[in-house]
This record gives sequence, C-alpha cells and structure tokens, in this order.
Amino acid sequence: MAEPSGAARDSEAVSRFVEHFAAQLVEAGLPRMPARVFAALLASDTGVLTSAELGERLRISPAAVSGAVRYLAQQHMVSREREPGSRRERYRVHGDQWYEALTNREAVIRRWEDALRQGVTSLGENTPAGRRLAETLAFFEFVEKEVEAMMGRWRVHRKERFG
Amino acid sequence: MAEPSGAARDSEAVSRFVEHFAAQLVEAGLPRMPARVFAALLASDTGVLTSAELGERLRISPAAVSGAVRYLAQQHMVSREREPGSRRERYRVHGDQWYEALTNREAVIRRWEDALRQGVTSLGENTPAGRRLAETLAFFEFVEKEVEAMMGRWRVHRKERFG
DNA sequence: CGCTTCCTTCAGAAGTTTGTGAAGTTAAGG
DNA sequence: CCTTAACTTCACAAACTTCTGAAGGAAGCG
Repeated sequence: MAEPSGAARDSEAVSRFVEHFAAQLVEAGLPRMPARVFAALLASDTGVLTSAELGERLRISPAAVSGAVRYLAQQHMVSREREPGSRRERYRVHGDQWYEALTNREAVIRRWEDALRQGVTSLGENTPAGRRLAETLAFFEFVEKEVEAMMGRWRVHRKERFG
Repeated sequence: MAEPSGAARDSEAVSRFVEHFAAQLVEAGLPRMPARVFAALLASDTGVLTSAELGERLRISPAAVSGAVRYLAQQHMVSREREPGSRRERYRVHGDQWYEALTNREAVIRRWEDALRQGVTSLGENTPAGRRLAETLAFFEFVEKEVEAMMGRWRVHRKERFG
C-alpha cells in the first residue's frame, strides 16, 4: 500500500461513522443489521457494495447480510443489481431514491387511514370518539397530500444545489 | 343497564378498533403496550382515562399501564393530569397535540443531522461518500423546515373544518 | 457436464424485550 | 398520625428477535 497508515485511519473513520449513524437509525426504530448495512453503503465511495464486502466491513456472516439486505430492499432503501457475468450481487443506495422511500411511508399511512375509517364507522361518526378519530383521519389525509408536494419542491431544490 | 346488549356490542366494537389500530401502530414501530394504551385513549369518549380504567379495558396489570404511560408521556403523545383531591391520575390524549408530536421527530432528526455532519467532516467533503452524506444532510434540513410550515397550514385547515 | 463460487434458507443458540407479581412510595382522608 | 388508595419500581419468567453455522440451491466457467 502507498499509504498504509492513512488508509487505516480512513477506514477507521468510516467505521466510526457507520456505527454511530447506524446507532441513531436503530434508536429511530430500524433493526440493527439493516441499519448497519445501510450506513455502510451510505459511507462507501461508490454507494455500491457486494455482499462479501459488507460482511467483511461489518464483521457479520453472509446470512446476516442476506437478511439485512432483504429487509432494506423491501423498504426500497437499497436496490440489488446483478453484476453481469459474475455471481456477485451488488447492493446500491440510490443517493436520491432512498429518502423518497423514507417519506413514502404511504403503505403504512394507508393502513392507518383504513383502520381509522373503520373506527369512525363502527363507533359512529357523531360520537365523541368518532369525531376524534375523524379528525385524526383528516390529519393523515392532509399530510399525505402535503408530503407529495414537498417532495416535488425538494427535487427542484436538489437540482439547483447539487445538479 | 337500559340496553345491555347494545352497550356490550359497543364496547366490543371499541375493543376491536383499539386492537386493530394498535396493531398498525406496532407495525410502524411503536411498542405493543404503548400502542394499545394510546389506541384505547383515542377511542374513549372523553379522551381521558384513569390508570385503573386502562388496565381493565386492556386486561393488563397496573405495572404495564404505568410503563406504557411513561413511554407515551416521554413522546408527548399523552399528558398526565392529577385529578384534584384524589389519588387518581388521568391520562389524556390531546386531540390535536398528539400528531404534532408525531411530526416532531425533531430530536431524532437533529441527531441524524449531527451524525451526518460529523460524517461529512471526517470523511472529507470532497470525497464521493462525503458528498453523498452532505446531500442527505441537506435533505433533512429541508424537511425540517418544510414540516414546520406544513403544520402551520394544517392548523389553519383544521380550524376551518373542525372549528 | 461437473466444479466452483456466491448467495440464500433453515434450525437452533444467544440475547433482548416485555409483562407480571410483589414490595415500595406518595399522598388523601379520617 | 395512621390507614388506605393509587401508582411506581424492581426482579424475574416468558416470549420473541436476532445472528450464526451448516446445508442447500443457482449460475458462471472450464
């Protein structure tokens, strides 16, 4: 290596960031391994890592990588690509795609709305509780619309600032 | 009772809603007991229940109520009040206060931002990874501002529609 | 077509979280 | 000031998650 100590220092700095940021994500509700894998991808140069690289950097088994990646893919926080002509799979964090996923808790909100709607119906929309549920429902419907608009503004803002 | 079967049907309907809605909240990351307690409060007539009432409706021990309520109070999703001249504590879901708390993940976002800022610094703002982190950071800063504005619009909207 | 590489799935061990009963604390009421 | 009601805290038991090692596929390469 040309700069062994420099490289070592860097990879240690990366590791510190990875673990620290992952810890924050965990505190916000993300499972531990997905959080670590995600942070590792975020902190990688290209935003792409293979399963083996992830396992090595995080010191976890292939099985753990596999589970974490499946979780993240389901949440649309990473995408999986097959390197053509290789058995290696590559996992990518799409720079701008992942925080869209963050705000696209759409499926979750939909289910909340459904549950609330049923509640309003079954408790009666003129009962005090029914009215409370209806207001909550209205709030989510409002947020759903607003978030969509907000993401539009972000895309503009982003283009201006980052190209 | 004047309408035994009617009352029974109602409380069963309430219970069904409570458990169903709580399940959705759990799926979104809320711990089980806090979710159930919260749903029970939402579905109550006045939005206020005592510890004993919660324990009875949800069939859980006082200890479980205590733990759940502490959690919810920390998240500002309910507030606790002392009934004057009584040993009873009353827990209230504030109609409009709680979803403000939902969007006030402020503390969480702050910590994410801090971690990202450190990451940008320690990885170098001109490295590819540093730039990726910087963009993510910018996104959160953007969202933080936008959400504040959105909540302002909601309050207006809410007043128009619900008084 | 078989070998090799890489990933996934599965069963089980380890570790966490969660909820309870019991003891403890606070404060009203006599 | 003692009693009693209401909630909290603590230690432990039960339940659920999570991670690993081992076995099982798929897919390139010779």
